[in-house]
Amino acid sequence: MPTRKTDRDAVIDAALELFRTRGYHHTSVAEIAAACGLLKGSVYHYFAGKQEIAAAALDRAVTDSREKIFGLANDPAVPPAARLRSLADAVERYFAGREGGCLMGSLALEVGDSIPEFRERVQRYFDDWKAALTAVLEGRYGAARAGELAEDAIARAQGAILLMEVTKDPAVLQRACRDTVALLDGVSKTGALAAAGTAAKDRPEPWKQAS
Amino acid sequence: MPTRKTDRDAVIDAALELFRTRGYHHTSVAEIAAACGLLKGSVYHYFAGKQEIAAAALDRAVTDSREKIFGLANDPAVPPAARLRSLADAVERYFAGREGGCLMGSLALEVGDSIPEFRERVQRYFDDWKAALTAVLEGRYGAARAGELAEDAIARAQGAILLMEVTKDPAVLQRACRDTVALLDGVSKTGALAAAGTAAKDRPEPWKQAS
Amino acid sequence: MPTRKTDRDAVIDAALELFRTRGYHHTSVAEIAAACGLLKGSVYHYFAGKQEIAAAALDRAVTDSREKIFGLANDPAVPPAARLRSLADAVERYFAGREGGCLMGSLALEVGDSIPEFRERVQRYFDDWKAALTAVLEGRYGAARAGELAEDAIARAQGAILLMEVTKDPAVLQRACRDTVALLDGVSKTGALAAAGTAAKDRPEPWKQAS
Amino acid sequence: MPTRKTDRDAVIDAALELFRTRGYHHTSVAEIAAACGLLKGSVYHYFAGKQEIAAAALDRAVTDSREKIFGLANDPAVPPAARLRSLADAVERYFAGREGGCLMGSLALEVGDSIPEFRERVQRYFDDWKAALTAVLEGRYGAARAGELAEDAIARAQGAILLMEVTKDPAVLQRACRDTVALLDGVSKTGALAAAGTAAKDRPEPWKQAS
DNA sequence: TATGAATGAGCGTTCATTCAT
DNA sequence: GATGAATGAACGCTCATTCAT
Repeated sequence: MPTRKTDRDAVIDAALELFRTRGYHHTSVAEIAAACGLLKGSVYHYFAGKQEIAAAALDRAVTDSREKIFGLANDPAVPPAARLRSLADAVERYFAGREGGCLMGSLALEVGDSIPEFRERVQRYFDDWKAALTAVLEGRYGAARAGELAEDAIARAQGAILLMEVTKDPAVLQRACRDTVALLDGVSKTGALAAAGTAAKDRPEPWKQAS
Repeated sequence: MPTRKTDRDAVIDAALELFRTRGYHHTSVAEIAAACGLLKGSVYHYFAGKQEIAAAALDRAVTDSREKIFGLANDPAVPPAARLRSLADAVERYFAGREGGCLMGSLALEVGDSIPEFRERVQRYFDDWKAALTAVLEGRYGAARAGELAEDAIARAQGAILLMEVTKDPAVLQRACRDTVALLDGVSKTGALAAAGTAAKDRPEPWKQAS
Repeated sequence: MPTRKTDRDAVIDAALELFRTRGYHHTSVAEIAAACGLLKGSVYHYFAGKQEIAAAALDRAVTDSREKIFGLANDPAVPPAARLRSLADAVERYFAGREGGCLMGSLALEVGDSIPEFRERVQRYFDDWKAALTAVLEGRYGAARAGELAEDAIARAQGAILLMEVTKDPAVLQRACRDTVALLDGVSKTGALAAAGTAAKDRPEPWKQAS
Repeated sequence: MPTRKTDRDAVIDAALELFRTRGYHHTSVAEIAAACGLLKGSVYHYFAGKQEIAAAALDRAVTDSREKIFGLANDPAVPPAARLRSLADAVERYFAGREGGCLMGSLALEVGDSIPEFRERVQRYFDDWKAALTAVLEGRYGAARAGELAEDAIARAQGAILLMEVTKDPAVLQRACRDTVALLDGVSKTGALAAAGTAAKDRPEPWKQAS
């Protein structure tokens, strides 16, 4: 068993955290290096440049979230509602107290389209998230509507994370997660993100529901 | 009868657009100056520094959105549902096709807490938005629940704008606006952001309300 | 009359001298700046980058040599032999005592083809030189042979300048210039760079020609 | 039966080629190492530093040219004219098609005097060349004049190599070599570099001359 | 012997800012 | 009020060199 965490990983870790909390352009290579006990120049032993560091950080984030969050939605042995719950819990737990928002959201906004290598990875991340949500929702809503609901849930969560930057209040994110879970609640249906866009008649009357 | 746009205003306009699309740290004073036909040095006649430019741009955004968007919610002569609709329409119209996201959202994520002058203004913006939505919703949902619904709607819209950076698909934002409008829909009930996660008892029974 | 020599010119002067004596890659922008009393960053007020400085230096060298050296060959009022003499004298005088060789030769060898902007200018310089020599020689040798003789004379002069770097002995350059002048010598005939390589028969019998 | 090329030799080969084509300051130790399949650090097992690599490369070039080129001039069994021809042929063959010029010429110009270890070796190279040419020429021209003619021929060849960098035309070098050979041509006379301004007939038979 | 990690100085460049004109 | 020159710190990056393994 090799020593866990190579130096390269340490650089990625530090970069991930700094990019997430301070943004890409406002984080210098020297800061990343200092954050893992290296000098500026040494970082270039592992990475060809700042962009490559960020690309590796995004890759790491994609992989991690796939393994630790979105993977939870794929176990066919677990009923969809439970899978959805653990997925939502994971999201809430991951972001609720965290300062600095979401790497993917931040870089999506900050760097936008200007660096294709980034965009591609951010897209993969959101695709993963959508796929996970769709997987648990399509049993009840059908693939198309489930996809929409997934997108809506992701938007709401991302927006909540963004608002937390300003309000420092995790309640918005918590409600977002709760409402998402409610999409597969008991008899339920309806719920938060569910309803709109669904013909009234195929919606169970919501007022009968408990939360 | 406003006096013709001064140079100062031109700087703010240019800065607003550049900060929005390229981020604060990735926009140089020289670029701002060039964008309004000035030289770098001249900008410093109007502003003490880059931060002051950004603060003014944020002020402008707060004022503008207050006048052109959130103000729509305040006319007591118009029924709440109509006011909500025009508010949601304004949001959708403003952001739907636009590249580069939302200044406030971008700066909130990019600069985060590091510059209090920014944070304060971003907060004011979101407070305005929340107040506008709450104003039209509280008739049906009560102040407390209306406030939550307002936050949820804002989160979802902001998240949709963020996702649009990646997906280039305005549908998520459109659904978000539609669902928000649905909060005061006729017989309505439920409604996108409304239902899930709210204890039945502390929610004004929505189905009894008229718009 | 404006103050001779703007700062931009001072940068070019300093760069010309440094590039000539120390080479392009071994000369730093900071050194150029220091040589004219500026800081590194200030140089970028005048030039977009190091390459542009060098391009301007090469332009200057092309212009200067055109005006001060090769121009001497173009006065139709002066007999060719005298024009050739003053041209050769100018070359000898310019390079004889000088340390550091010839900017054009140095950059041609050091940067070679890798920077087209440089190559183009170096080529123009040698073309000018060749044109000047050809102009005075073609009366006696015909255009084609005059062009060859011009190239040969240039090669020999450049090589002599190069050797001077090592030997510190101006004699080789002096002989090169003398032999070039001899190409149009009185009764003259052939000589130095002229003769060899041309079959006697296809050579206009030089001793019969008038200048 | 030389021992198979050692790694040290491989480094020298790679360095020679890189210094010649890209210049000393523009060639990094890492590039040299990569060019012979080593890692940067490993090079320092064979050489104390970059300067030592270059010194070894220059030594190699001196030795090689002595053996393969200038040596041709020393065989007393061969008549001078033939020796001169093979010498000139070797020079032409070696440089005619070659991109990147002559190591010695390049370093002479680029590094100039700043590194005495280099200068010394470059000087040795040119001395060898001069000695070789002088050896074959002194029979006809006498030692002193032969030395001058040798220098002139070297200058012209070096200049031609330099010009080839710009013109890509080997003709100038070819003429230079041809003219050099002509210095010992049959009835001789003329002779490119030989005569300088002196028509065959009005030249005292050179082989009678003293300096 | 060979490696790869690390260093630290320096490079070309950018940029917010100042200031004399 | 507007300019353009100048600054100086910082940035991303390169590189010759060292050294433990």
